[in-house]
Amino acid sequence: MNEFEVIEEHFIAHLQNIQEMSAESAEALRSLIKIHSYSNKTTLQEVESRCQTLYFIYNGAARIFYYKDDKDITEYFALSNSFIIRAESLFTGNSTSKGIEIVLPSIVISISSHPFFQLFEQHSDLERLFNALIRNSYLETLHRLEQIQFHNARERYLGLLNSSAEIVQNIPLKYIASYLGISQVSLSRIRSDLK
Amino acid sequence: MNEFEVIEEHFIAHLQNIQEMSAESAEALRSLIKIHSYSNKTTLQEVESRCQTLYFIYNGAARIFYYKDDKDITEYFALSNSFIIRAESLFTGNSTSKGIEIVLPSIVISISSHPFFQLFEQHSDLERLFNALIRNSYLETLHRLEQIQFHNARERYLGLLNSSAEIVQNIPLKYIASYLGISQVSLSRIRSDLK
DNA sequence: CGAGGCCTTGACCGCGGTCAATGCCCGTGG
DNA sequence: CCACGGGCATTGACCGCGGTCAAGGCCTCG
Repeated sequence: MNEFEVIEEHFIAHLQNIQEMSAESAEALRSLIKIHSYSNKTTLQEVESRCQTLYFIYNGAARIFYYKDDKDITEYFALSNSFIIRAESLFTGNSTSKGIEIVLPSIVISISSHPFFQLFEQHSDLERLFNALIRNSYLETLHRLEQIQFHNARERYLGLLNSSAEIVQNIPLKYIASYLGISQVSLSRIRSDLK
Repeated sequence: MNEFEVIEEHFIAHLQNIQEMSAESAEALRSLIKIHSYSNKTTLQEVESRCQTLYFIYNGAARIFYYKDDKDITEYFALSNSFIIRAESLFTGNSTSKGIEIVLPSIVISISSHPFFQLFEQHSDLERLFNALIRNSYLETLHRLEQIQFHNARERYLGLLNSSAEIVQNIPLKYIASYLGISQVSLSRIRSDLK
């Protein structure tokens, strides 16, 4: 097995854990997969584009971001073994003000959305899989809403540290700050208080 | 047609707008529907229960709420013509700390989740419908996260006024305050500033 | 070695929090 | 029918979290 095949295997196995699928479905999906390796700061998708690709961060990290009043805001981080999808564009077909950028050197699996959705006709387990992914993202977002609504800056930072120390270690502070909804200056102070 | 049948018709028509379904599917769904009328402050679902019912507010309003440090927090409002679902419990089967309460006299359609999910086997358009509902809720939550993360209290209140003046007119201030993530006292001040 | 990006730190201030007093509305019982 | 009590909203006093602005330190890269 070459390196790509190993990655593919891992990916398919990961999906099987979320929602079981038949060998044929896995095979069909496999035929759509593209694997790329990206260096830091690569733009995967420009802002103001349409989302037509699902990405899976095999390892590394990426973020969804946008500009609000010219400030760069991080909306979402995807770490190793997670999907990164601009749902609001994928569902509606509209273009979105959000972009996707690599923040750590990464190996990324891409799946083109149209062919993938086509597969749903023959492979309802793939449709189930997709819906399971969406449900998970939804729950994650609900949880995050709750976090941000009723926890102060310090608590949110500690929460992030707790759940994803990986982000905090390697990713520039400024990206983390806007993700937590606080200024980079405040985050710096919080961090120094903790030592 | 009696009153219940009129309500059913409206409901099915509303769903057809979201995701088309066959006459048979509509009929199957219709057989699961229960319609009730509730007065203000009725508890539809207790906190610490499992979610096994989808509710649709035909007219009126309800909220999802929970207790954080003994404070009553409103997580979500459903107004006329919208669903109210405790997704985190429905998806996982776990019980949830959240409850559902009527906040305006309401006519509510209930659908028991297990029989509904059973229908998916025969009626894939119902499964599609359900997934479309979830996607919509997800997008709404994403949007709300953005709102709350980067708008101050006044902007959030104005946003709500704009999108749902109905909430603001009729529902006690304290419920609205926690929904917006601010104190009832501050919301009162904001409101008086606007006049 | 100089420049630019990123993080830290100090000074300052405003938004929105809590606590408490008061006002207003409404349902209930004398 | 009025008096009282309870729930909700308003208002004032006060304060702390987290924001901005600006200066300074530290790395990295050309």
